[in-house]
Amino acid sequence: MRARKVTIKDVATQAGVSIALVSFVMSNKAGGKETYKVNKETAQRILDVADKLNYQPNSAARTLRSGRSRTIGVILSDISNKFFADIARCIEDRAYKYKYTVLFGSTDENPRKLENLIDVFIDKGVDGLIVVPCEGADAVIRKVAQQRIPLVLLDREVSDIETSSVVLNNCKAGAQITEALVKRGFSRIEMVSYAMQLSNIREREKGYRSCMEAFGLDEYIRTHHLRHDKLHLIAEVVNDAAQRGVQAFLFATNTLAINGMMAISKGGWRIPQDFAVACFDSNEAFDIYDTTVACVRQPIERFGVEALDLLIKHIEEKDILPSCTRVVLSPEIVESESAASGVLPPPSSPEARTSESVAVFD
Amino acid sequence: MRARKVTIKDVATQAGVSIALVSFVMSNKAGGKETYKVNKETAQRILDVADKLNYQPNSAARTLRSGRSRTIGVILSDISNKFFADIARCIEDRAYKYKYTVLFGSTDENPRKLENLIDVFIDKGVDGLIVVPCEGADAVIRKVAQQRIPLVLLDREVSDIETSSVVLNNCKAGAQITEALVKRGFSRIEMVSYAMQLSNIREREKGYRSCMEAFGLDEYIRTHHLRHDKLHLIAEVVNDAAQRGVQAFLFATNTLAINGMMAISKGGWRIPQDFAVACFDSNEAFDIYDTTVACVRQPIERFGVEALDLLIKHIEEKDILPSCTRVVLSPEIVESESAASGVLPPPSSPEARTSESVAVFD
DNA sequence: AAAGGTAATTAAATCGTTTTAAACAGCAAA
DNA sequence: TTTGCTGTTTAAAACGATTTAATTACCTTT
Repeated sequence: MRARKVTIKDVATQAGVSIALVSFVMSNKAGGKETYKVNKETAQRILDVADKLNYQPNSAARTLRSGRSRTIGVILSDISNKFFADIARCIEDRAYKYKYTVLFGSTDENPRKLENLIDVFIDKGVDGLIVVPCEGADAVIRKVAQQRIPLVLLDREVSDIETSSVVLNNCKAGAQITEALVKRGFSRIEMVSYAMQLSNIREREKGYRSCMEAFGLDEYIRTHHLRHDKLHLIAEVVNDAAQRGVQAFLFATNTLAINGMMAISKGGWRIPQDFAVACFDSNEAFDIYDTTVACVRQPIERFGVEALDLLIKHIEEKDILPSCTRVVLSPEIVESESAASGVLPPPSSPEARTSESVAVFD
Repeated sequence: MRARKVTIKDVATQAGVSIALVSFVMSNKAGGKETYKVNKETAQRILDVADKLNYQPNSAARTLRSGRSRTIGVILSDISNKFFADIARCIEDRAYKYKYTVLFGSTDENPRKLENLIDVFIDKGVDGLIVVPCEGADAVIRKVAQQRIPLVLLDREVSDIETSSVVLNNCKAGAQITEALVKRGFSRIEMVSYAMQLSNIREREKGYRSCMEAFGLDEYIRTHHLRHDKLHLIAEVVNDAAQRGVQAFLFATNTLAINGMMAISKGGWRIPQDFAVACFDSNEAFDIYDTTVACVRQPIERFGVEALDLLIKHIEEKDILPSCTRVVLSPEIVESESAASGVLPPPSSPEARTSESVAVFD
């Protein structure tokens, strides 16, 4: 027998005041600032009663009247991809601190799915959106921006649109990771990337190229462009490169790296003996064996934190200025070489969370 | 300049009917069944107008009045863990088909966080919950069950509570994976597990033990219990076992396996030359090298599908029977041995999604 | 005593739906 | 002509909060 939900009216009656007063007190409690003037004692009495009855304001009613839902939508490529899942987790945690709830959606890099998700989320009344735009999503993003719905782009940017965004300095990252390979003595370095018009990918390639040029290695510059739905063709790329005497591979994404390394392994070559490998983001896999892989470490936590903070700012300042902020995060170059030390690193991913990182029982 | 949202009233006026009629038509369209009798022509006219004005019912209002939000809450250990992320993704996709939206939350195996999330979600008005219960969550789960809130437990069960649940046949899985090792000729097989009262873990151990007994290997039965916040101690377990001449390790979870394999690697041993390894769920890492690892493959997609379908059923039948269903999924034993074939497997995880699996650009 | 001011409180409108009960029109049966 | 029925349609009451404008009570000041 389910107990009827206690409403603001119950609290008002119990405390012997009007519902308006209860509303004032409750929202003041949340906001913190004393906007309404309520007698200290009365306020306390109301709080006590609310507490005793375990009163929880009905959020549908609150949303309906106030037009705010304290819910945001986060749309990314695929929540089951480690990189995005980690970001999602950071956003979730941080949103919770601000008492916001998060809706997640995955686009699979499909602009139609993206549009659909945006519609559904706006429909659900989200106060704002954090979006990882995919190729071909420019028009959709533009539409959202025009509707003045608070929006923050993540990981990638869309040209000619005034929006806030949080991205890595991908060009710098590309240059630095290439430099790391050069400094290790390699010159025949080739990049494996996607044939896609995504800002982050394009920038990474640009960085690679500029670094190679800076070291006078122009003749070795070569970028392989795979179609993302033809990922298995990576084996050909690897074999071909091997025949040309390539020394090192720079993979544009972690997924490419994993698949590339599988191809290398299947071809009978070894890392790092036969090829050096560099890529973006680390991976558990690199730590299992004595695999020296140079990685660009993206500050995952800051991605989440900055994006969320920016979005909240936009939501709260909605009526006033439509100013846009662009946050560019700095990459860090790391070499994963597990067997080097006798001590195990902390259990979880290197992008450790705010608190202690603890294993979950999968 | 944001266009004012079009309401049911606008549609009614435009179509020259009452708002009630519009409401009838709109909800009929969704439900499919003709519950209300509305003149065919009138209905069509209303639909046309609604379409022309691009009318979207306000979900807060709808929720407030009807008490249903078409939103469900999914609470798992950690959305950034591959296993749970994959399940989350399946649930998301399937929920979308039923026009439900999903709220996700992570407990980090902390019962207090779990309770908190449940409160927040119920507060947000979810129609039901899918929960991966953690240790010490029995009381909280019981509370939810008593409140008659539609609930489905996932991956693990809680004793003495009448709830629907979807779990793997962990005992059978434990036995079969052990058998796979035995059949490969190993007898000195030890299990590495957690010191936790979680049904899935306990069952896996039970399976291991029963299989060892069945093959008359009682004398070698040994299960190591790690505290989950002391995961680094796994190195000692491995070293100790090595000295005793252990031939194979059975890790109770994927995370344990990854950490265990790192420890093995750091100790200077090789897999499978020095130790055979078996565990639950595959991992990209296993495919990069010629690492023969026996895995229990959990039918991730079915976890998601079954749980969601069950929950929806409960939500829709809420008023009637409080019947509970227990879905027990069968495990499958697979050996990942990448170098065996010259062809690359599909890019994504082996638990391929419904549609084609496509890479995302991380 | 009247006027003005401030602090505290409240009545009532509103948000956009769903849902109940009533009303209406048209027609067949009595 | 009245009654009853069927098929359509509608008025109006929720749902549970927020928010505006008004009211009350109690001091000060003139």
